[in-house]
Amino acid sequence: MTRENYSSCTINTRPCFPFGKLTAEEQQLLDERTSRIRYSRGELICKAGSFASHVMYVEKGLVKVFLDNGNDSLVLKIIPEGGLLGLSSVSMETPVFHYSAMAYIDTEIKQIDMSLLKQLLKQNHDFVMEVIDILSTNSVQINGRFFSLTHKQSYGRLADIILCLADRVFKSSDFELALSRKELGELSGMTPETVIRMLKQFQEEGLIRMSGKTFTVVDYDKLRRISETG
Amino acid sequence: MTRENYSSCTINTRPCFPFGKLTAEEQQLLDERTSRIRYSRGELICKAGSFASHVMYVEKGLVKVFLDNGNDSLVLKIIPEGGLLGLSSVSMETPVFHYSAMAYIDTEIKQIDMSLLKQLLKQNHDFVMEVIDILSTNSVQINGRFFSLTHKQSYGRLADIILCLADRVFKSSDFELALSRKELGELSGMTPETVIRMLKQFQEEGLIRMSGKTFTVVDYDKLRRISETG
DNA sequence: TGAAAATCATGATTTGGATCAGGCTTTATG
DNA sequence: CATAAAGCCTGATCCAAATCATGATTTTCA
Repeated sequence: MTRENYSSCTINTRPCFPFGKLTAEEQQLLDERTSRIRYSRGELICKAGSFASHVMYVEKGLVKVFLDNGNDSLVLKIIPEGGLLGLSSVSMETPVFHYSAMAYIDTEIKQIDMSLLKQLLKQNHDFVMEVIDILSTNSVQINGRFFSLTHKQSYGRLADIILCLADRVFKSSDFELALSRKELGELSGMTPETVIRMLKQFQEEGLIRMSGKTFTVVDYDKLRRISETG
Repeated sequence: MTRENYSSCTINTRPCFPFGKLTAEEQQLLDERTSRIRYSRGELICKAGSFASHVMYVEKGLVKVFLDNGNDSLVLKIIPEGGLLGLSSVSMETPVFHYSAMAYIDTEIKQIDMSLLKQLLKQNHDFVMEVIDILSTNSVQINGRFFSLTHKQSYGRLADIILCLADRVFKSSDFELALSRKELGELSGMTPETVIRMLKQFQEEGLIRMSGKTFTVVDYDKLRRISETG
């Protein structure tokens, strides 16, 4: 039996552009009713509970999707270029966002009218199945993260995140990390102090190299093993 | 600002019978293609990764939905009578279950053919929206649980579960608990020993009363406060 | 460009719960 | 019905990671 390795990785690899399923006509309609907005690092894109008049498509940038209760915050997922935000509100009569979202770096958003989306769901069945699939894959992803954050210890969770950043976000073993230690801590469910200590140790053990904001993954295999053993 | 109290409660209050949206004709078709199965306490109903030929409707009983990696197990949600199991696989070309499920108590399942379900999604738009809504509410629920299990301490998590059992599962402040301490521990993310100690303390503080398998919630308000303050 | 704020880093201390070990009680089962 | 197995309970010990405290460094922006 192979052992499932649930990861606290936050990024869905599934390409997430359901609009390919639309007819040319529908796509044009969509374009006409779409507007673009730019957010700069740290800006709030949407707030849990607020009215979701639009679904957001991330054209460029990196977005953090999270819950918070005033004291603590839980990052549910991060959305890179090509991801959607707010889709899970489409079935509500009065759609409100189920989570908050913030720009990690400067970000460009395409706002897609929610009522148009609903209409498209009515008339295009392929589009429907695509949306259902996005919602499902999304849950699966978050559930995996759920498992990781509750059952692995910090060592493994941090390894998860580093692998996730290298493999899925920056797609290179070598990248400039825009995130602070605090933000890394939020992602891996620990305090900034612990992040710092563990990163240092990873470096001493030759798993990664850091200098300033530049990160390099040196030993993928060992990192993976740490991710697996928790 | 009101403070959101995410709960590790595992039960969705949303009524979850999407088949009400079907026409009489469609319902009949569904009935013809449906079979019933009984599971007894502890039996595995489905296994993560196995082929999902059917969606399961829980007619009677109580089901645990969980992930496990061979060592640890994470309860995602519990499904009472009237809940669905495996719906999130409906969009997959070759549907497989995304999680495992087990009967907490003797349980009756109605198996609904997956391909028929897909066909119904094609022809009935109200049904589609219902399915999307079930998937979304479900995520919201699990995300709340995610927050609670990662950010509250055991005190609050156990309070959550007790309230959940009273309010949503047994719908009474007084109930026979079929679950073992170990199972309660899985639900609230702690060891059986800790569950026992905390239950004892709850009892000493007059929040609950226990005798054998009978549980009584005595002080709702205090329990809620504990749930809120973590 | 210079002061305030945020971030990074490190050490010392504390702590919530896990783990371990043992005995007692209820429930299965040959 | 006996005995094994599972579940319940309590106490002692341990440990991962949070918290607290304090500087050094970098970033921000008035």
